[in-house]
Amino acid sequence: MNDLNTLPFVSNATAQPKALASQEVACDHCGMYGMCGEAGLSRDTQMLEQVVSRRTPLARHSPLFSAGEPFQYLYALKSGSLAAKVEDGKGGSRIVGFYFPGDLLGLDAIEDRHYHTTVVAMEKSSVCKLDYDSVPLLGEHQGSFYRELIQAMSNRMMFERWTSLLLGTQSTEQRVAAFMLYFSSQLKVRGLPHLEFRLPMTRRDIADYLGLAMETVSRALSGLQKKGVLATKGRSTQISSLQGLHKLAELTPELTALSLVSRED
Amino acid sequence: MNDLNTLPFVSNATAQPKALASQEVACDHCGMYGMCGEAGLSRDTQMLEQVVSRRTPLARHSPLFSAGEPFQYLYALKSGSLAAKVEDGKGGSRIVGFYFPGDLLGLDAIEDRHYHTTVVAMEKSSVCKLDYDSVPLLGEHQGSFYRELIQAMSNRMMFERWTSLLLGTQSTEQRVAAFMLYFSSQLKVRGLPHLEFRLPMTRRDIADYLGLAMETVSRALSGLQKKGVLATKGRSTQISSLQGLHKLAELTPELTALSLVSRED
DNA sequence: GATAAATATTGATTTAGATCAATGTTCCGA
DNA sequence: TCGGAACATTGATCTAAATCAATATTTATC
Repeated sequence: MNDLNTLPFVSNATAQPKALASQEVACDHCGMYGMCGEAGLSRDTQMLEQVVSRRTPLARHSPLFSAGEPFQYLYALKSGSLAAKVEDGKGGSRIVGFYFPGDLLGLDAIEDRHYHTTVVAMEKSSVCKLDYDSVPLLGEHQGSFYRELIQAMSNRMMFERWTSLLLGTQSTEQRVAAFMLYFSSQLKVRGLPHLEFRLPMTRRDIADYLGLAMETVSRALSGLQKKGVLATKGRSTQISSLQGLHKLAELTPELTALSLVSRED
Repeated sequence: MNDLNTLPFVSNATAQPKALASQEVACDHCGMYGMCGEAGLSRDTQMLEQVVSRRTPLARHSPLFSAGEPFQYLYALKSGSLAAKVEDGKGGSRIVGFYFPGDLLGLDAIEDRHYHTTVVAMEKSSVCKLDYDSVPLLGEHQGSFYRELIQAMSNRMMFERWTSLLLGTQSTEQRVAAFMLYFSSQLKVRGLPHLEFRLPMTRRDIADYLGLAMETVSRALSGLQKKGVLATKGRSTQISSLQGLHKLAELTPELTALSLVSRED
């Protein structure tokens, strides 16, 4: 009944790549590029160390910060993957964002001085952190850091707009197709295999992100499989037709561009 | 059949206040505060004029900028109200944000150097504009401007999160109730009557913002009226029970805070 | 102030997706 | 590698909201 077992990515399921967890994003592709020393920028190392601390490990399921905590640090994800959740008070939760290596976290907490989401690791991850109030210690360099931060925030706003359009206008199948394109593109821009991969998030996570029931996501994936654009077995995924996925997602040209390239490289 | 005619705000419907259009936001409540000269900050006027140009009028229905245009200016809304739309390609459109006096526009265009939405005036409005690339001309002042811009962007991200949670988790009645609370709070923080007002947007605008059909919004408003928490006749609106509206909106405590105070005053 | 056009309301019907429920599969720690 | 718990799939039913359709009201313009 299930011919998936003949597919290469299923036959050796135990040897699945844990791509995001196993390799770190290079500093020059990190949201804190410009802040950190290595990228050929000559900075006073001691000064820098007052601001950035590097590579804190984060175990699966453990929180980076929680909703309501006072804001102090911006974080950059170096490896692994994170999810930002908001509890709805009635046992359920909504995921308002997934984060992959190079992404910045905590941007929405700057103004209010409190975090608004609980961010947890979906797999073994590591982060660098930056003390936001110490940025002025960088003196003449602070301007260029602020400019880069503004760029990153602008980019994030654009992306969250994309999510919001998905929730407001697209059908279940369109949302799920768009989501797979989105995740695939996140892998691609990081130079990882993007047509055959393992999802770090559960069906429930996807459902909570797309504003759907878990069962509906499952059915949609089965539907996409029947249409021959992708195959899933649990979290193992193979995209067989990017073009077909795009057609089914029915994104506007502008949204398509966004879903393909969400970072500047 | 309709006892609304006995309500004060309906009996003299032609004399409705056009609150947002008729008064300008003061500069010290404007998103460009810190950029402009008046607020007691002494700045080189000539330098400033290279960066900010003031009070451009905008007629009803006319666009401030359109999706796809190259980005050059950030705008601050001085009076009136604007809507940011995205066309879905099939005749429909989604509204991704409403803007009221003091709000900044174009933040999501900085990174990409293109505007992503078409912003149109819902009523007679006026804006100031700022040439983003000229900010460095401000020399030593640029750092404080960037910091303020980051605050404004962080605040906006928080608010767009609110919208996104509304779309992802709330029912029709909850969305519409939350929307009315939102608009009311926007009036309140600007010192305008917030329990009896005229909506600048159509039912379709509200529907396109909340991801609902226009008819559904209309029915939801009738339902809220039947429950006695507000009364509407066309765009004239009277909120009779803020508390009742809050109960029906079923926002989490955190979301409630956001819907009540979306600016820092 | 009259008239046309735009906007809003209400009703009837359909449908996409939620919910309830049962079974099957994957995965992770011992 | 085993076994139990977490996760995923699939089916049946129900329901909220979309859609289709007709009418009423408001608003803008002459």
